[in-house]
This record gives sequence, structure tokens and C-alpha cells, in this order.
Amino acid sequence: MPIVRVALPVPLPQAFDYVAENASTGDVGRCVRVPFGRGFHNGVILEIVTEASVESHRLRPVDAILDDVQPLPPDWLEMVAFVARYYHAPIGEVIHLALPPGLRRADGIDDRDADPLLEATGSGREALAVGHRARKALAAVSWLATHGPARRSILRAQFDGPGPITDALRRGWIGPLAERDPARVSDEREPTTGQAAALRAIDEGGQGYRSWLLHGVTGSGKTEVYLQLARRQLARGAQVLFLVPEIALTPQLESRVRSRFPAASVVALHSAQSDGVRSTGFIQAMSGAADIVLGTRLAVFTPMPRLGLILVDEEHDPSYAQLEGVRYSARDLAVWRARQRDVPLVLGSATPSLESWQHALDGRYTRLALDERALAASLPAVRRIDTRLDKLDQGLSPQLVEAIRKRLARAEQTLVFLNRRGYAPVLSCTACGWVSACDHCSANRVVHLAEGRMRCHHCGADGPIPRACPKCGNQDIHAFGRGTQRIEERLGELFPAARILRIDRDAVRTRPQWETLLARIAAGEADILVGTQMMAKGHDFPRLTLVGVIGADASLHAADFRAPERLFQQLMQVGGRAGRAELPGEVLVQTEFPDHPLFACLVRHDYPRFCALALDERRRAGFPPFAYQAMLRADAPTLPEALAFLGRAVEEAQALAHPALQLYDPVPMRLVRLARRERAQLLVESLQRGVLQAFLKQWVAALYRLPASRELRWRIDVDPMEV
DNA sequence: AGCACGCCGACT
DNA sequence: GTCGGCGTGCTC
Repeated sequence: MPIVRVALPVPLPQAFDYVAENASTGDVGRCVRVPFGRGFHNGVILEIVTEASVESHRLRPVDAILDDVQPLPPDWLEMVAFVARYYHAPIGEVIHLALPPGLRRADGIDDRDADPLLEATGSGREALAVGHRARKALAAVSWLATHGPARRSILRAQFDGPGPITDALRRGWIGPLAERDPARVSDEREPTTGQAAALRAIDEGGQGYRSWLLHGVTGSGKTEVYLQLARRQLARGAQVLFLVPEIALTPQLESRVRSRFPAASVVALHSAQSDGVRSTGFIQAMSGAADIVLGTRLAVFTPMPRLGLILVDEEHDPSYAQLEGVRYSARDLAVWRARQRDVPLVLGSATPSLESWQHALDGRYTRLALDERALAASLPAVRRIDTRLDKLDQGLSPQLVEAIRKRLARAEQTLVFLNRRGYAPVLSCTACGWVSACDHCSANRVVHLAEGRMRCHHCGADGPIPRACPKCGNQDIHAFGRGTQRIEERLGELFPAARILRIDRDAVRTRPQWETLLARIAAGEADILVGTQMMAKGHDFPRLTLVGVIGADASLHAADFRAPERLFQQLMQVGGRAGRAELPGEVLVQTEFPDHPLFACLVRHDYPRFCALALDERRRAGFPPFAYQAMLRADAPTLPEALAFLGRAVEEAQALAHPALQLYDPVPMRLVRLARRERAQLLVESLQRGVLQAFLKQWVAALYRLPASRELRWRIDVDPMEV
């Protein structure tokens, strides 16, 4: 009787064996329904084994092998196994993460194209020639005959609903595209010399594995390079995986890809989609029907049999790292996958991560600079405002206020950039010293004057703003510090005639809201924008000529060693919003540390220099990318419980000690208390990845055996992004 | 994670 | 006498 090894969505490190009467090796990768404990679970068959991992009398039979969907391919299972191994996560949890929910349920998802490409048929063309009386169906045929194939959804939108399209389909005037030419492009631009050079280099690199770091400032046309590379792959019948950060998957990029390749099947995968759509996209990619998969970090798990190229846009973006559940970096996995499938990979960014930069220096990646002379002229002038000399008045320096005034006079836009939402970060009593601490977290609740609420930005707890001090009854309570709302208010006082728009997660909750707001800004319906890092990401505002940066100093001396890198990236991105060739831009940074080397590099737009300095610091401090790290994090109702667990973990670790392994003391996390739980962490580090990985494997096995209270939860974070 | 089993307090 | 608290142990 064959035995199948099944991964189940349970937080246990092992897979489970079942007997399956008529299972064969062809069922590897198939979803199965199996009895588990008292109920049932759906899982994935990882392999057929001859010997079970438990005594054979304990094996139970599988309930059903779900064969309405083709099995997941071996390379996909290999990737999932790698993720479980490298990130030390239970295989079942990884599968749970990688499979769309609809597929996990496997309840009758079919792989028909929900939105087929239609073209005018022969009889449709005849009907046109005959000259029937005008009707909408015929208009659609005529449109298709002139413009070439289009998707049903597009046609429906264009010709007043499904009626005319159904009519034309019934008459046989239009039909599904007989022969697909996914590489057919519309409006492909002539590449600039820089783009052409990059394309040539990548072409010459061949079809095998190779990692390219495409380094080009905002507006240098990285997207055009991606699209032309994609076209080459489509032409040879290959699929393209195109990863984008969370926020960047705006309809702009999606529609640009779709309109560039009107005959290609483009599947977009992102978190806002329904289960059904996600599953359909996943299956289309797996069956090979999809030509391009465009998606956020989760899309790295899409099975693609004809994969020919992987693109990672804005590769430095923190949203490629998943911070909850199974911790993984989609960027790093993309590299692994390109190597596994032996296909080229392009990592693009104006401000590459220091990890990638170092890889380029090492020669593991090949850096391609997309520096356009024409663009260099339009880079904004960056100036520092020394706030020790130019004293701040309610957060704004006179110089910045004056610069805004000039922009208003010239009918140009200003962006005031500040990474702090709300009105003020804390409310405090001047008499007794009470502060608006969150009951559930070791953080202060933030004043949101616009909504009249106090809100914790970590756990989301909120309540009304007290009128008097809750502790001593004193009426004299004050909001300290400044957030976007307060800056917005102050700017309103300074410039009563200006139209001010605040853009942060409070003002923009949904994608439609975001789109409307972008449209309003583009239409010039705002004079001053006050925004958080949301504003830093890829949108062009033609009238924006001034960016004022407030509160940057906080990141300069932050405890997190990656803070300066992120600050530089953000400032460079946000600065890229300012100015055009014909309308020069200016960036004003308010700081108490104008002599900081970070700002010196920023003023010269010298990212390579910043990288050199930052990497040198990292090397001397023994930080990544010159060391490999893993973090064991534990949380429990009280800190002593969490620390006690880590204490036991240290004992286990000492038994496995290795000279090349550095074990740090357990420490409370910076934000100790979060949502009524208290947290601590323990860092392990090595200069050799192999040593760290070998240690983690044994350590994690020991940790699973440790007796621990129900209330205690722990997790390993390999290559942690937050230290 | 679920969901059992398993022993000690306040209730029909 | 039982209903039910959540402590610990297992799931192929």
C-alpha cells in the first residue's frame, strides 16, 4: 500500500504520512483531504515514501486526492521545501502561505480564462464588408478589426456592457484569439542610449542564471527596460515573473504592462484580491496560460513552467520582507528561484539595498547604471537648513516657509515630507507628568485631532481625547511634538489661501481613495501636500518643485542600524518627486546635523558614495551584509516568561556552540509590550552562513522539544530586517 | 493551531 | 452529585 507524505497547514515542523490505495508518483504535488485529529485538513503530497515515519498501524488513509487541478510541479515543491529549511518554518505553514486559499480548499476552481482575448473572425470581417445596418456588435467587430485582439472586459466597458459582445460572439463575428502572439507590442518606445546599453548587456548575458542590478534614478526609465526584456521572453515563448512592492502595484503599472502587451495574458496578484481571482491567476500561471505574472511579494510563489525571466522592481523596498507569520524575503527568494530555474534576474532600484550593492561589488551581481545625462540636469538642488541657526517655529523653519511662499506665488506645488502620522505623538499633563500611554503596548497613543481620537499606532487601540488629565484632573494638558495633521494645521494658518492636502494612511485608506487623490494632485487641485512615506513612491507630479523634509534627524541616530539606509533611500525617492528638466526642483532638509555625511552624499545625489560609507560602517561594526543573523523572538503575557524561555534557549544553544558563532544575551524588545503581550529577543550571528544554518537546524529542533507554557510563542527570524 | 483528556470549585 | 475552569499532550 503506497504511503504519501503530506504537508498540512499546522504549525508543526514535520510532514504527516498517510496510506493512499491508488496513489502513484504522478500524485506528488496534488492536494489531498486527510483526516487529522478529530477533523479533516487539506494538504499537499510532498512525496511517496516506502517507509513511514511512524509505526504503520498509526497511519490513516487519505480521504481523497483532489485531481481536478494539476499537481504542483516539482520545482515548486522544491522551493517551498527550501523556504521551510532556510527560514526554519514548518513546511505546512509555508505551503499554507504559498497556496492561494481557494486552491487549498480545492473546491472546483477551473482554469478557464475568465477574461479571454477576443479577435474579429473571418465572418466578422465579411459582415463588416457587407455593410449591415449599424449596430453595436458590429462596432465592436470593427474596433477589433482595426485595433487587434482585446480582452472581453475591455470590450464590454467600451461597448456599453456585455450585450453587444455576447451578440457578436453568438453571431460568430468575434471569437477567442486563434493564434496568440503574446510578444506583440503596442507603442514600444525607442530605448534611450542608456536603456539600449542595459538591454544589450542583459541580452549578451544569455538565457541562463545571472543577477543584474539595474541602478537608475527615478525617471531614468527602468520600467521601459523591464518591458523590453519581457518582450524578448514572450517572443521566445517564456513566462515573466514581475515583482513589485506593495504600494507600487498601482493600476498605472498594471495598465502599462497590459497595454504594452495587448495579446499577452497578464495575471496580476496582490493582497487586495479575492480568493477566487488569486486562485485563478495561480492556476493560469501554473498551466502556462499566463505569460506575465505581475505581483507583490506573494507572487514569488507562483508556479511558472515556462519561466524565462524574473524582474524585481524597487528591490530595496522593505515590503518585500514579510514580517508576520513565516518570515521571508521575496527579493532573496527571487534570486534563489532564478538560480534554481537557471534564468536571468533583474533587480532594479534608484537606491539599491546595501546587501545588493555589496553583491554587485563582490561580482555576484552585475551592476548596470542607467544614468542619463539629460536627467542629471533635472536633479533637484538639495539644501540643508541648520535648525540650530534657523530656529523652528512650530516645526517649520523660516527658510522653508519662505520657500513655500515663493512656490505659491509661482503656482507650483510643495510637498512637506514627514514620517509621522496624526496630530501629535503624545498628549501630556503639565501638572503631574501623565502621558497618553497605551494600555496594551509600551508606546504612547497618538493624538488624532481630525477624528477627535487618541490612537495607538502599534495595536490600533483608540479612545476619545480627554479634556482634562485622567490622573489629576488638571485641565492644562498639551499635545507635544508634531505629526502630519499638526503640520497641515500650521500651514493652514501660515497660508490661509493655499489648498492643502494631507496624504497619509489616515487620509488614504483604500486604493480608490489613493487613486482619486493622485488624480487630484496631478490635476493641480492642491498647492501644498503634507505626506508620509506614501508620497515617496513612484508618482510624478509635474508642478511639484519643492520638497521640505521635516524630522529626518530621528532616523540619523536611531537604534536600528538600517535606519540611515532607509532614510537615504526615502529622501532620494521623495526628492525625485521634485522638479522637471524645464522646472527645476529643490529639496530642503531641516536638520540639527547638517554636517552629517549622509546629508553630504544626499546633496551630491551620490548614492555610490553613501553606500561606500554605510558599508564601511557595517563592516567595522560586523553588521549585515558582512555577518549573517538570525533572531529568536519570544512573546508571552509577561516579560519574565518570555525571557525565561530565551534563557533556556541559550542553554540549548551553548550545547551546540561553534567557534564561528556569536550568541548574544536575551533582551527585551525595543517595543517591549505590544497588544497585551511582552516580547524579548535573542540574536545569533556568524560570519559564515553555513555555520549559522547548521546551528539553527539543530537549535530549532531542540526548541520544539523545550517544555513551554501554552501562553508562550516563539519564532525564528532569519536575516531579520528589524533588529 | 485545534481539540481532546484531566483533575478541582460553585451550582441545579 | 455535575458543569466547566484551562493546564498538558497529541495529531500520521
